[in-house]
Amino acid sequence: MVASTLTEVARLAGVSPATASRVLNGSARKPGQDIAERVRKAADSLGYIPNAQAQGLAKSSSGLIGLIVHDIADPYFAAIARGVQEAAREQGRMVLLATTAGAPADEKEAVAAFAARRADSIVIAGSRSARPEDQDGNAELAAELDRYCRNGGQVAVVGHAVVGASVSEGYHVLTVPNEELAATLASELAAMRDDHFVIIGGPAGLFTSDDRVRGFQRGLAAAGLPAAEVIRTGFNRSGGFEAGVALAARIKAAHAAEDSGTSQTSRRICIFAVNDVMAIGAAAALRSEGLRIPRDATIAGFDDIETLRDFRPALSTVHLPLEEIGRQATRRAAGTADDDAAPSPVTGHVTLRRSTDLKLQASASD
Amino acid sequence: MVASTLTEVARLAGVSPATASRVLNGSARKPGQDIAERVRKAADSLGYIPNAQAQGLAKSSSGLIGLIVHDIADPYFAAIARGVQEAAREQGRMVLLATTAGAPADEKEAVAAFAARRADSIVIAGSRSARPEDQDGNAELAAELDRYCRNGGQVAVVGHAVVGASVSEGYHVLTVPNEELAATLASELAAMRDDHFVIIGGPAGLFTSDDRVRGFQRGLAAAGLPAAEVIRTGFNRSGGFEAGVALAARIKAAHAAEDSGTSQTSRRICIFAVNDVMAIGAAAALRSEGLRIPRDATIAGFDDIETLRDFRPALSTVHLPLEEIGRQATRRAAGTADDDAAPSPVTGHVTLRRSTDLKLQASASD
DNA sequence: CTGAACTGGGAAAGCGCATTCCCACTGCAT
DNA sequence: ATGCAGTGGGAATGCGCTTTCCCAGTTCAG
Repeated sequence: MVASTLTEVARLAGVSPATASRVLNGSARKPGQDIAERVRKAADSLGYIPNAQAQGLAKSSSGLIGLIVHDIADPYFAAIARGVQEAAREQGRMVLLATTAGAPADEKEAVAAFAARRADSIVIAGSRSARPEDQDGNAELAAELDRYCRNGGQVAVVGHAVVGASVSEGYHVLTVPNEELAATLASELAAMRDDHFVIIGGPAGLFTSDDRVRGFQRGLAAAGLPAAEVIRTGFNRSGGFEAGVALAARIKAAHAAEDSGTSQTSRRICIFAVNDVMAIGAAAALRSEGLRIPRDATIAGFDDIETLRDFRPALSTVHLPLEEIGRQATRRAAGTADDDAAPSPVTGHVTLRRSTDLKLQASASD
Repeated sequence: MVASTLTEVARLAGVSPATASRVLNGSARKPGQDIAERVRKAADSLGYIPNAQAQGLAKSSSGLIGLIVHDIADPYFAAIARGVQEAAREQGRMVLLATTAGAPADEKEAVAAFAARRADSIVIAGSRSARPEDQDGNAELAAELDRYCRNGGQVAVVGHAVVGASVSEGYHVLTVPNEELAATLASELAAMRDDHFVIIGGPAGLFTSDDRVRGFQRGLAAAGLPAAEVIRTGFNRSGGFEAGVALAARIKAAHAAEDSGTSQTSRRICIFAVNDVMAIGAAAALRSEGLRIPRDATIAGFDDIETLRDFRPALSTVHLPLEEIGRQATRRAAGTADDDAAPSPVTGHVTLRRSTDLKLQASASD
């Protein structure tokens, strides 16, 4: 990568590099009209492109913003990434992407890489983990983030603070009311039915998952219902699918018992998967086992990812403004958000659709 | 962003910066054991992180790879991005993301920004356009790319070469056999039916779209069928939806005519949408108009995006190894692909699913 | 008409690192 | 003992740019 330099432009224009710099790269001092024009023409004819690395070195700021996601092809992260990208463009920055599959150790590497590139700010989008096997990784990640912040970096993390991170300057947490929303979802679902609730959760220790599970249970309790059974599985589609297979077997067994009169209660199952991709996986599993939603079981997810728009049966879920979350996080980390003192919180809302429609279930069950 | 520097580390270790550099950042010369250890310990205790900008300046290479997509939240691009990310990691580089909505002018900006950052290589994933309104933008983009390549940059573009780009050193095109595959799809679809074919294409001038349309027509011709009507619309879900609404009206009219005996022919419609998201949009439109697939119309898409996995009815499409395409493009641009001379071409395959199932259509039509 | 307060341009010192020389030293053959 | 290649470390230079500092030329108040 060679290219014409500022010095060359200056020479061609017959001015000093200092002047050329001033006219080409927005300085406080504005050189005279004639000179400016001459420089600009010289730059043009040489096809001059400022070397951002050198600029960064000199100004010690890079115009880069680092984004950490589990998987960029996951609709949840893709939506957030879109928001981040948008906000970055507003700020005239570029986004550096790192995918980590949620492993704190990898996230630490990513933060270090961002720090090496002197990224102005970092947005961490993946769910935080408190699992024992992630303990060391978390500690390292926290240390790395701490160092980054001490050096003047800005960090915004979506959802929960990184485990063990000290609340230093420049560390922002974009809280997502996972628990409250899950509770609301539970009470809305519980209000009109006496279903047997089952939760498909991620591995214990994943904050996002745990919060949603806890919230859902709380909502059930508030409705006077017993706590739901929780199936722990992978925090992704295949995790949901596996759980779905298991549940399908159970449902079919119950049907059989019902038919033969063995069973006394014939309550149906309402499944809550802690995120949409898991819900989709579970729904796919039920379908592949010949079961129908909402006839044989109802199901709800969380996030309201864009994919849901064309998923059938229409999935009940909790809508989260993912793109806005990405934007907010990015703005927060840039100090652009004037409301950093009293940040406008993320709000979502329960969205009931066909997959939990009681009437359909009832009529179909006759 | 301040941080401890190599000089500080060197001083603490009691060696020269040169030596410190040699031990910390893989040089050809390896300092002695004892000294190396001392330096490493000093670096550790200071939490030293090399300044990649300075390194880049000194070595004139950045370890960055630029990725240009239309929209990172589109499953098609998200999948490619995943592949790019993966390959980048293999190369020990980071990926810089730019989204452009397909506008050549924006793409030019992105290339310039990548060039400014001295990205080692650039991957362009979006469809190329030859629309009249994009002419100027294309020219600028081509010029920018050309300059970038002349300066030693590597460019890989997926699908078609950028309009007007001169075949300079470092310019790679990852050809996707859109036309051939579309032709194959057409002949497979045509083989067993006498449907009336309709193509939902993107705006005229979008290469990807045009190629697929052309290929499909060729396939029909080869099967002895007349050319299909082409509906031009947006190259995205909503474009597909609009076209779907129009087609639904037509189908319903045909049904009505059929019922009243007005019509002599009762051929059904087989829709080919030039990409999956358009197909999904069209399918959604049909459904919202009360029509069923494949009963009232059959439909096929292109790309086999991951979303399709859980879309019902299962959509016939042409499978493209999107992730692999991203990887390949990235490797090609890195010169890692030893097969750059004779690049292993991208291959896809027709995947017929329920949405074009004749038997279902026939039985349902009785 | 003189001195002060500006104005606008250039010289030069880094920013943090890699790398080319250069030099002192060792070990070995002559 | 002398010379020579080989080894391992440091001094210095430069990557391309920003920014302070300095200086000559102006303008205006007194």
